[in-house]
Amino acid sequence: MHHTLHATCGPARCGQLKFPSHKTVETPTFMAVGTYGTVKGLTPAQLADTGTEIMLCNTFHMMLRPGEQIVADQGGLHRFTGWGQPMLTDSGGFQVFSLAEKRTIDEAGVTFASPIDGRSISLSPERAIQVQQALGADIIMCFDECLAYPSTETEAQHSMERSMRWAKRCQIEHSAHPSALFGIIQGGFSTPLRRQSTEILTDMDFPGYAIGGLSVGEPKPLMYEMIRSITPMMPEDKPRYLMGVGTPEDLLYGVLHGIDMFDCVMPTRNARNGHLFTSQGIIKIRNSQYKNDPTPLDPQCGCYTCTHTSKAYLHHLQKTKAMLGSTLNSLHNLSFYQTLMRTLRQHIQNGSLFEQIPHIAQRFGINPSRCMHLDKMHSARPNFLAILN
RNA sequence: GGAGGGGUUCCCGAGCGGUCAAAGGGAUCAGACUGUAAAUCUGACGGCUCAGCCUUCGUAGGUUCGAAUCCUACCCCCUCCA
Repeated sequence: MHHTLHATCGPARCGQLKFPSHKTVETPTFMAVGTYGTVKGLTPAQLADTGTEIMLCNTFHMMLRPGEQIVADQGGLHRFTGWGQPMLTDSGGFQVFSLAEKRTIDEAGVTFASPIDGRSISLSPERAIQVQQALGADIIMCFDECLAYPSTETEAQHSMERSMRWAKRCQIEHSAHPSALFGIIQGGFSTPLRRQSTEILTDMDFPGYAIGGLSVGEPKPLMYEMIRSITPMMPEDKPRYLMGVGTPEDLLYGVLHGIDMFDCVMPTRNARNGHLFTSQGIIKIRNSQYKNDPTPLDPQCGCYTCTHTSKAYLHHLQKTKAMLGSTLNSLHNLSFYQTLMRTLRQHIQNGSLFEQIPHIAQRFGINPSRCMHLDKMHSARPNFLAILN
């Protein structure tokens, strides 16, 4: 993987992720989450139609089912899933966090109870890398520990330091492999720890850097504060990946602070639950007010769902739990996210991002008061967007 | 015509003398969801002047301090035998 920057607009930047044997990914990019090797409800062709260029799978889940050896035997994730385009695997580090009650953790690694059959599963930095290599994604992630919120400074420090030691072990394990291994910045919600983590990883020289451990239940201003304090320290010539984030507003915020990559279950999971992102704001299509509404979900959206169906039909599909509802909803939400990303890229390229913020906010249903704030910030300091909220 | 079973809050369905405005589903209404244990989860769900009161368990009576639960009659439904 090779990363090239093409344009910047303040801290915001756009560029490309180039892969030896796959399509180039335009950044900033939103990666669709396909934990089990599928973005639920969508065929690879439909996924591509949403404008998605890179897909994420999860080491922990694929290791359990079908097992990395099977994926390897089937020619790796690209062939196995039929996606055939750039892929990233998460290391399983997040499961250390989300399966917290069912695991024990020590310096060697983590032992989980399998959510499938309860049997004991071990994951270590070395094992996480081996599994990811077998899965064969283009970008793989260090095995880290994602800290819960709230935590004490001491807990955050110990956890961060362990993640850094694990990052080194991952790097050593991965040394001879062609895929790109990204380091993950940790440090809870402590700015000094976050900065320290960034320095440690930068010294290790990874091909890309991720910010992990955010959006774990903390107040949004705190998450933004972390992004704001970390991004200026991250190497400019490497891709920056904000893990697990987020809402359209979060994406805008991240891009304005120089983030290149995002992933989040929100567009797909929420789609399945009938929670749709539109230019008019969030639409809960299950609500009775849409029962007899003939209008398209989002008149400003060009996706299949919005050009071929009505709110009344989507409401009906949701109420009857029809499979097609999940598909049409996911198609739309991902298209909506990708349209946002494309719009941001274009404005960065044109150098018009800041002046377009109110427009973008309006077009993508992002809280206008926050957008006004951004606009003011920009007018005051056109080239440095440091404070928000 | 004979024998048996049953009618419960929008629907299905538990309850079988008090702790029952009545379990559990479904439907309905609303909410949540941020590196997916999620096509999931949560709440509300007879009415009201709402820490109390009123009206509900086929209908009408009755027994009892007290009934959806027991008795009588009636009205419906289902199964089997003629």
